[in-house]
Amino acid sequence: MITTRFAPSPTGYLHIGGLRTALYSYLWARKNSGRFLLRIEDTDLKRNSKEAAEAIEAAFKWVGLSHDDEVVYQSERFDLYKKYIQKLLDEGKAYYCYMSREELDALRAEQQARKERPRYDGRYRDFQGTPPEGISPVVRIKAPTSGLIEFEDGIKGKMSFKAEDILDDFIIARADGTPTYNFVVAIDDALMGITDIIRGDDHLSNTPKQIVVYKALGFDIPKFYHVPMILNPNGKKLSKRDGAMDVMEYKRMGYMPEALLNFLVRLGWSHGDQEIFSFQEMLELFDPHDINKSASAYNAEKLLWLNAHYIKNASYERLLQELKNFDVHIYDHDKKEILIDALRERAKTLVELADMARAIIYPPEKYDEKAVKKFINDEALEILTRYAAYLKISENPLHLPVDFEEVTKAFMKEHDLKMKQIAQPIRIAMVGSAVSPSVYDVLSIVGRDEVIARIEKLIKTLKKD
RNA sequence: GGCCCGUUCGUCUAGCGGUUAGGACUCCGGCCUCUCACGCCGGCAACAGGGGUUCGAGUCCCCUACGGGUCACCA
Repeated sequence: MITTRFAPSPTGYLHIGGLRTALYSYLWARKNSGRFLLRIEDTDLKRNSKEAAEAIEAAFKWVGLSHDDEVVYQSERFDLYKKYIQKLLDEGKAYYCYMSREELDALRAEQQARKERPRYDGRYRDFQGTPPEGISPVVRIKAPTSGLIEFEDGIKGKMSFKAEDILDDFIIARADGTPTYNFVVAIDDALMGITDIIRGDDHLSNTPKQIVVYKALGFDIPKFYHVPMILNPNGKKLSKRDGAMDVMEYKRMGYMPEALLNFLVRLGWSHGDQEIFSFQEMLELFDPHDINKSASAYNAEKLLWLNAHYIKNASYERLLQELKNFDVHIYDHDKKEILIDALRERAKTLVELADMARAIIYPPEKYDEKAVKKFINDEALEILTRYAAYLKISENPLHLPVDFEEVTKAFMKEHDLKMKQIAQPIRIAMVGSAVSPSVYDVLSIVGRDEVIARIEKLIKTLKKD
């Protein structure tokens, strides 16, 4: 069985880079009927880990991801880690190092002056004497000093590191007894039964260290997949300004979760020429082996395009529901389907959708000056006056767009008018600007009485000045 | 600086020794049209550079350049 995990440190929210690796891990586990676990890496700063986990779960919930089992907090597992530290100590695979921080810093400075790689020199590796007074020791693991550390990365291919180039006897327990990252990650991944580790490639150079831990403890080494980073549009590291903000911010900006997921799954991964992936298709087609080796840049336009696509294809019920989050409540509107169909082709975000809906269901508060200047003159006002009167006495029920089309055409014929002459004035009367969906749709949604009221309001307003 | 990873249109990518190097986003035309969109049709635009290997390289190998990651008692 395949088990994957998402293991963020508690920063307070989930950003899109994290969401992408979480998505990949999730898909790979679920595709294989495996398990997907969540672990909070809070060995150091353990202040907000509960809130952080809740924030992550809230984001997961919004996009539709779910993890198995209880959330694992590393801060609650210190006793467990201590046991393993002791075990290594007992077996002579780890040892106390009494070097002070000052000594270490001095050593590092010297090495750097000589342009060498800063590394621990192993001075306490085989220490037998009496330890110096007044120093609480750290625990270091005995890492191989020669030979190769190799593993097959599911994305990057065969990885090979020379032990002497990258390893030293790194610290597994601090002076205060708390364990360090590379140590606990390996232990937890092993104990939680993680078979496939999918994570950012900034962890690539941690992997040899973790392998040292696996080997020292006799654990099976899992498969690794190091996914390339997401870059900003300039090819630099993604910052908050570029989109590395809280995933929930996308919700506030009017993005559909399926658009965000589709965007992220395609960033660094592809399946032939396919652009649109339903959740089901992702599950069927995703394979981490197909992830690109190179980093990819965040492309806001494509996300927007995808979002527009998903809005266009969403059900009425769904859009009605989403609109509620933006304070547009039209469940009881008798023309809600016409309204939604009129707007869905035009909105790139739910925020836009909501704004456009409001522009139609509420009377205009002001009229766009340019539009008025361009399309409304005395003649247009005269036409509108007659049009309103015509609607008033019409025997047509004036319910659907076609009803309005019929009367309007009859009216145009009677007065020998062209569509262009009447459409823009009507539009301005209805929504206050020269841009809106089809006038017939708008008229139908607004409804006969309100249509007449809005025309009269426009005339009254413009006659004044 | 050491080590590691990477490099196909502006961007996301297809390609897995023989292609007019394909698709998508963006942009630019055109059509549709009551405006704006949507949609449809068309267009611009790429194999980082240099050496090999091969009858033949975007595809395989090497070097260079340029990006990125990482070198903590952070994670």
